Amino acid sequence: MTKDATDQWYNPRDVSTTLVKGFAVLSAFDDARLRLSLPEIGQKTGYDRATVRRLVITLVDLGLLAKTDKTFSLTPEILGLAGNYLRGHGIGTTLQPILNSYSERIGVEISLATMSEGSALYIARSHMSGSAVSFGFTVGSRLPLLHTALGRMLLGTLDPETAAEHIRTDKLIQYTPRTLLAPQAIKGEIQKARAQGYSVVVAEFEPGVAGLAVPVGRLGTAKAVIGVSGPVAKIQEAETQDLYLSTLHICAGEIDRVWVEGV
Amino acid sequence: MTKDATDQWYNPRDVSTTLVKGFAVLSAFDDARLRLSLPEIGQKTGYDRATVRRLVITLVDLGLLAKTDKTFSLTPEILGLAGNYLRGHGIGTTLQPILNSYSERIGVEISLATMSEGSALYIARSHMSGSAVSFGFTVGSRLPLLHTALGRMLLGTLDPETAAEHIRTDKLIQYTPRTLLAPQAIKGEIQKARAQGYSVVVAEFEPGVAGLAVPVGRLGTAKAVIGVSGPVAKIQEAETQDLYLSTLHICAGEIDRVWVEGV
DNA sequence: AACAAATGTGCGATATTTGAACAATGCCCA
DNA sequence: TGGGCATTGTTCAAATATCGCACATTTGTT
Repeated sequence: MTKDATDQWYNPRDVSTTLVKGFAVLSAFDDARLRLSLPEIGQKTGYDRATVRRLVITLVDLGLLAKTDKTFSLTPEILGLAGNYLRGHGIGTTLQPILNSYSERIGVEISLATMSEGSALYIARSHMSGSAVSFGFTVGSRLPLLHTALGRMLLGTLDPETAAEHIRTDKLIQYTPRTLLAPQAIKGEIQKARAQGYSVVVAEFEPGVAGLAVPVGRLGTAKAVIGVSGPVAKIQEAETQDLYLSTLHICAGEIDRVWVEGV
Repeated sequence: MTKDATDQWYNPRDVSTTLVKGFAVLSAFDDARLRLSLPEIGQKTGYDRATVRRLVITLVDLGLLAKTDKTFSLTPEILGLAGNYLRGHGIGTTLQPILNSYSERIGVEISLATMSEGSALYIARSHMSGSAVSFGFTVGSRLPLLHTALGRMLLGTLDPETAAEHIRTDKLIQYTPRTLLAPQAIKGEIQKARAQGYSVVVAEFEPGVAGLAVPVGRLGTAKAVIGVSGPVAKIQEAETQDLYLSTLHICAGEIDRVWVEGV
């Protein structure tokens, strides 16, 4: 029962072009570009200046963009929509306390991610006393699938066909000197993760940082993964790794049991 | 330099109707409605079934909605957009550590909110060890302006005209037996908050819960407020209230200094 | 199993979007 | 400081996507 591209239940011509363009404009405001002018948005999206103007005006009218001077930027309004998701799926009330409690136990932040549009997307992250937000990675951040523990575990829980597809088509970027680039090697790592029920990735995405991840739910049906990351030396230490992994497994089990609503 | 409705720099006919409808469909998925069928969305938005179908198809195509069986629900994809805002404005890296540290000091969670579309919108919330997420209120949640400490402080920092406007037009809901309903009384409370530089609201929104709030930045220019909430008895205790308020003021000052990028 | 009700889809009329042409603004240099 | 040039903003008729009716299909009920 593999999910082909053929379970397209709708006709592509029913996709509203204007709506797609509107979101393209919103997405133009990524990390790097905090404020954009109309021409800049036009360049980034490839739409005509007049089109961009119309779309931006609409987004301002909706309260999603704010105009200051001649540039535009995102407003917190978008958080309202995200909040609808978080509350609706009980992330804050159900998931967060579980992550927090296990996180406290091992003294490391635990993150939950799912697959979204070709990357691993952080959905929730445990809170820990004292620790500043380690890196810029927070809820809503994306990680590559091929070179992170979370990503490889996600690929490992899907049917092999999808994983192979990603290995074949995703662009391979050498993030660090240790980044695996050989497709066969990556495939092997994903199979290993699948077989042993967890994944370990050492310094392939960020130098000096290693990650561990385990699936939430059974292989194949798992729709999310949880994981931790830390200094290479610490993660590679056998005792520490065992502690982390067993904690993650127990945590994953608990999440699986209470988290009925899926992602 | 009050902001009238007349600084409409664009012609309303330049607002793209399709894009507006698309967001209306997305917004139909609020707390109460986790899964919606096409007819339900149609009813909630008031659009024709065929229209809703095309819009929903588009949103599925964009990865923002997922179809299961005959109903649709939000996907975590929306968190990606929210993440763009959070990262772009340095919420996670700049704001969060400050909130966490002061929060730790007084043992109570501190929240930051701004005004958005007629309500107070949570933008960030401190993390605290041990404490479960108190209520369902998390980032992206909305609070009424008139009957919460955060809301009244927000109104107090704006020009009096806008505040008056809200008192006049917003629907007055009796959330609790203690909810103020007389417009004059509410107006007085807001003026008081403005005059003294902080607001105190006792059990007007949730029974047994009181809140404190102070502005971030100078009055009039403040674009955000921070606050705490807790059991009525605790907040009303003079010593505790003093401690909370002075901490909030210092915290607000620090945020104002480092948080250059505005909301 | 047959009926009824509710939901999904093709198609022409209509309103919206498009982009090239025009206007306005800001910028650079003499 | 003023004039010319480049960049950005706006208008409007042509082109296109959208709307909602009417028909097809599915689902639930007696």
